[in-house]
Amino acid sequence: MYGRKPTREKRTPYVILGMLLQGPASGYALRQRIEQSVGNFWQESYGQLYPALEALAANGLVESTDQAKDGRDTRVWRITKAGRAALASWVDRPPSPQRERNELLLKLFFADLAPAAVRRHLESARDDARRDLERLKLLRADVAQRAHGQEALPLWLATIDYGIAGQEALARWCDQTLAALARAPSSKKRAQLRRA
Amino acid sequence: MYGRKPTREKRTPYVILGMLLQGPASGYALRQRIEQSVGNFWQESYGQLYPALEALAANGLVESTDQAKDGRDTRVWRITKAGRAALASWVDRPPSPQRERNELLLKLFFADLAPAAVRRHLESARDDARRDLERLKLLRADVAQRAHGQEALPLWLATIDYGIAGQEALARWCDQTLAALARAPSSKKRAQLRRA
DNA sequence: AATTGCATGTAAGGAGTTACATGATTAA
DNA sequence: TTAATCATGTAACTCCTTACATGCAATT
Repeated sequence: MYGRKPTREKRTPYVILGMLLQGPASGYALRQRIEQSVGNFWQESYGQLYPALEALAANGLVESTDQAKDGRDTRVWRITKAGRAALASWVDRPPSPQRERNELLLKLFFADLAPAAVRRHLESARDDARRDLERLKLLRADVAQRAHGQEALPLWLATIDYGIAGQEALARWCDQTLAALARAPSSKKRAQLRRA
Repeated sequence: MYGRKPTREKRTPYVILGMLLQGPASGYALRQRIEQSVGNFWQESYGQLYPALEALAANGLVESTDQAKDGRDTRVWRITKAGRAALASWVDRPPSPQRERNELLLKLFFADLAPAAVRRHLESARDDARRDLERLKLLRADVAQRAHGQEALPLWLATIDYGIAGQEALARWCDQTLAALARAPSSKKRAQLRRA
């Protein structure tokens, strides 16, 4: 009789509710909407989405109607008044703290076991960050232009800027760390120095 | 008969192996070691630790001896040759990509529903980041002094610098975003402007 | 004719946390 | 005497992804 208390509030229902603010959608369309708008910092799989929609309906936070669209049967979901209220109250509450877990740092911490490999990991992390940075900068310009004058534009841009700041900091740190590792001789090099 | 393929390699065993490089330890001591050295970017709970130790022993990567220490019975674990090899090969492989999930950004994205609350969330995220930044700077100085000349020092410092860079970027972004939101009138303010 | 896209779902299982149970020792 | 620390562990969950199954429509 242990561990019954829910550890943390589910977030999936609220992403769904938030996406439905843009208008009714099928589960499939909802997933695409998530990917295209908040995809940079949030993802949902069908395995989460479909059961969550049923649960939301059971609580009266969304409603569905079956539509025949192009011959296909599609369940179209829309948010209810109660759903809007639930979403607003969730946004109001402070976000739950999230502790980071970083596998690259873990490998870096044990780098003495495979120094060359870790240097490669750092280089490819830096390259990935730079590529992502370019992508985000293009996205930012595109969004700024296409959504010009729209009310939600500053919010869009702020979330993209978060990504830009993060990737810039990451790329810089990778370069710094590579330089620091080059200055600090590894245990192998130290052994060579002792022999010389 | 679905979903049998393991999605991603477990990391817990490798953190354990890495921590045992510093010398034999009990499960309890191991957890403290993790908290004190890689705690800034990795955590493990007993619920993970104890079963993982048994699994590692079953694979011959660690060994245990029972010790009576201060009258208490303690299982002391140490890494084997095979364990070292397994750890080195894991460090060698590229880290698995990790997609971020960020609840603060999600709430920011829906900020029109509760603009004042989201401003508070941003302010407290910035304050947390600044506090953490100060903590990390003190930690950095402390580590640099205490571990002076030790071989692993550059690695220690690099992981701390990662945290510093991240928290600095976060704090700056929070301030920028707060300023941007202040410039961009919310839907409530826009309604007031229309009435005026 | 084959591939991609639209569409709804489920089964299996890994990863991870919380909350317990238990009990000895040590310091305030 | 009470609280904190040392010490080992398990049960019950939640969260989440992957890999399937199924089938129609539109495109190449």
